[in-house]
Amino acid sequence: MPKSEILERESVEYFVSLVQLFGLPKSIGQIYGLLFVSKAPLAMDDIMSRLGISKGSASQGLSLLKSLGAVTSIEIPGERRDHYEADLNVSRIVNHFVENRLQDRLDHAETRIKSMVKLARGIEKDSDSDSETNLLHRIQALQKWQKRGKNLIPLILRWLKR
Amino acid sequence: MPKSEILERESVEYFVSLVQLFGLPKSIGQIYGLLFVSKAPLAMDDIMSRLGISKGSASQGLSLLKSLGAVTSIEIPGERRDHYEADLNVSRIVNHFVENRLQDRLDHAETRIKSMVKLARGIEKDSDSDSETNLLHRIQALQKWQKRGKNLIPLILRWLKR
DNA sequence: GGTTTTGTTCATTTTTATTTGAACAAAACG
DNA sequence: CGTTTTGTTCAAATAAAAATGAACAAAACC
Repeated sequence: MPKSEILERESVEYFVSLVQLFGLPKSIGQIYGLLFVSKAPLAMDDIMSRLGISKGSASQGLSLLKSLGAVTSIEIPGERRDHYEADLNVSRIVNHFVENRLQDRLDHAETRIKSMVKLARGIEKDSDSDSETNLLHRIQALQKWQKRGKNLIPLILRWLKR
Repeated sequence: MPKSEILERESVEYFVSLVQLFGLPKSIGQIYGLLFVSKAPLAMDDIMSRLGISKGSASQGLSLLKSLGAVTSIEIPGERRDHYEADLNVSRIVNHFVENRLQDRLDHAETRIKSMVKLARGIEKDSDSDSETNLLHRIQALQKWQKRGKNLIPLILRWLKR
């Protein structure tokens, strides 16, 4: 087996396990891994046949990767089909990922905690036992962690940029 | 519906979506969310009936949560059954999580990249075109990012501790 | 304008992950 | 001891996620 094929396989495996860590489908990692070691931009057909995946997977995978800024469409003169190229701007990819997949969840979580604090306050008023006060304290501690986590994200993003 | 029940439901939902973000099963979030707002430690029976989950889920979920340091077994005098309490030591939980779920993957990825660099060097020797050199550069850039990512983790862990 | 190529969408199928519950083991009780 | 309670394990069932491929749309070509 030629070295370039072995490298291709390793790259695919590498990115498959990377994307699985972030909860993305396997096909995303396969496509990116293939493009990452390809010396020229590839058409969808090439991707399908090289990886043995369906048209649907290839199309959806590419569109997600484009939306993350991880893959770019390249116009090739005299070629009809779109060609795709891997983009190695890691901080941009991570940025996109955070904005698309994380931000909403975090905002939602923040709202939810606020409502929990309110509820705990209400419970405290009704029954003024110690344990209920503890409950409020716990939820407020959680709220603090939530804020810390939220602050951590821009910190990481800035760090990735240098 | 009593306020404490609403709070319980919100807490469960909150932690379910949090654990799903980290790729852990829903039941883990349910159990932790329930214990988090419980004023007293709960027995497995209580957890099962409160959440409507099976014995198996409860047992497996609790054992994972204990392994993450997120839940502690409490001995209650005169009580036969084990009782469980949520632990809010976030940095410890994250630590456990990183050590158990991340470290191995990262080490594995590191080895894989090294082998990719070697392969790319081999390819470069055989065919000394520009594109192959680019390939090596790309993989080395990836290696740099991998190292950065690896360095980021202890940084985050330290930041969480204060 | 009609035909062919290319790419997208989405209902169905397949695969993977999680939950269930019954069988089992271990400890507590009398 | 034998019985009952409590907790674990794991094969099977169920639920959730991803991949497939056929039908469709959109653009390129002649």
